Amino acid sequence: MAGVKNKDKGKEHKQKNRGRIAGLLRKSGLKATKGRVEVLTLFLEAGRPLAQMQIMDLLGMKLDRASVYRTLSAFTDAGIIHMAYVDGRHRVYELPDKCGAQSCHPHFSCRGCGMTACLEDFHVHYRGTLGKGFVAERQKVLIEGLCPDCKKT
Amino acid sequence: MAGVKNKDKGKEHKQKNRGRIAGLLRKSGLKATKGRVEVLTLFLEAGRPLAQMQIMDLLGMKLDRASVYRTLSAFTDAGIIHMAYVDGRHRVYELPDKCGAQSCHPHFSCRGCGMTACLEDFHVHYRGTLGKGFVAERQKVLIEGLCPDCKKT
DNA sequence: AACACAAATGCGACATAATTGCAAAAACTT
DNA sequence: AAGTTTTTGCAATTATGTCGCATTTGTGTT
Repeated sequence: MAGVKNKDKGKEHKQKNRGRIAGLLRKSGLKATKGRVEVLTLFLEAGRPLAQMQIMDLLGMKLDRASVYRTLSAFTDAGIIHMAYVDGRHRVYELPDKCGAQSCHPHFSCRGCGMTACLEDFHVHYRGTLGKGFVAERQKVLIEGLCPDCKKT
Repeated sequence: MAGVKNKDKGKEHKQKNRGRIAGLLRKSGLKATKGRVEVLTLFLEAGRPLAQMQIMDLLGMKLDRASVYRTLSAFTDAGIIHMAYVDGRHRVYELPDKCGAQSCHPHFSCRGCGMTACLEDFHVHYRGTLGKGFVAERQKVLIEGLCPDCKKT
């Protein structure tokens, strides 16, 4: 399973990205440590929401549990990521690039395998009153169901 | 062992409800044990979402922690309750009486004090496609904002 | 380029939430 | 009322998340 071979091209590319991402971190007032660069790279490459456990799995013990938590916390404080939703017992984070100030795009969560995805073409409209004195600042929508794979079974 | 005194009127009422609720449980294929009746009664009387901890508090040690968890799980499997949302680290459950098969009513969560509420007059419509092969079974909507109290500050 | 300082990491300890195994108790069946 | 099955209570275990502290790592400075 473990691919030991690295193409030089890929290596170069990684190095370049590394610098770019490190810059991103510094711009947000964070030190560009190895772990942080790895985690941010994950988010940028995954293109989907990630939870702490998934990050650990993808990183393969390269980073301590506590550090991942602290990284997520630091990123959240810095606004680099934000909590997309809570999936069972896991807090799921994502880049805020597709979210407006008031509403985050909806998310999909598969009841079968737990896979999650962003629904960018999915629009939610709501009508009604919150009640006297309430102010709505943000909406979070989660669609639960089955992904194609789990549907087949 | 504790609290031996009961007003007769309240007792009668409680007894009646007890039978009704026990019936409800049996109809769902669950044994009507003391603990389950107590918990379901709580849900019916509270009229608001409840988390395990709140149930424990309200029941006052009458039921073991593990039993509460198992009760909530059994109720959820039976469809008597469902998880409304996750509040911090707590899973909050509620009766599904105000929810349709495919959509639960939205919830409101105050950014200031953390208070949560059900929005029954709030209707959510969504339009768009999930993607090939995906099946939507349920939607959960959370509105975040400020409650009247926190707004004043 | 080397240094020094602040900040982040790893690790272990701790805290809390949730689950499981099993013997004892309670609920349903007849 | 006796027998069967499920549920409960308790203890032990797992999982999730935090915290303190010694050590390492970035970063700006010399």
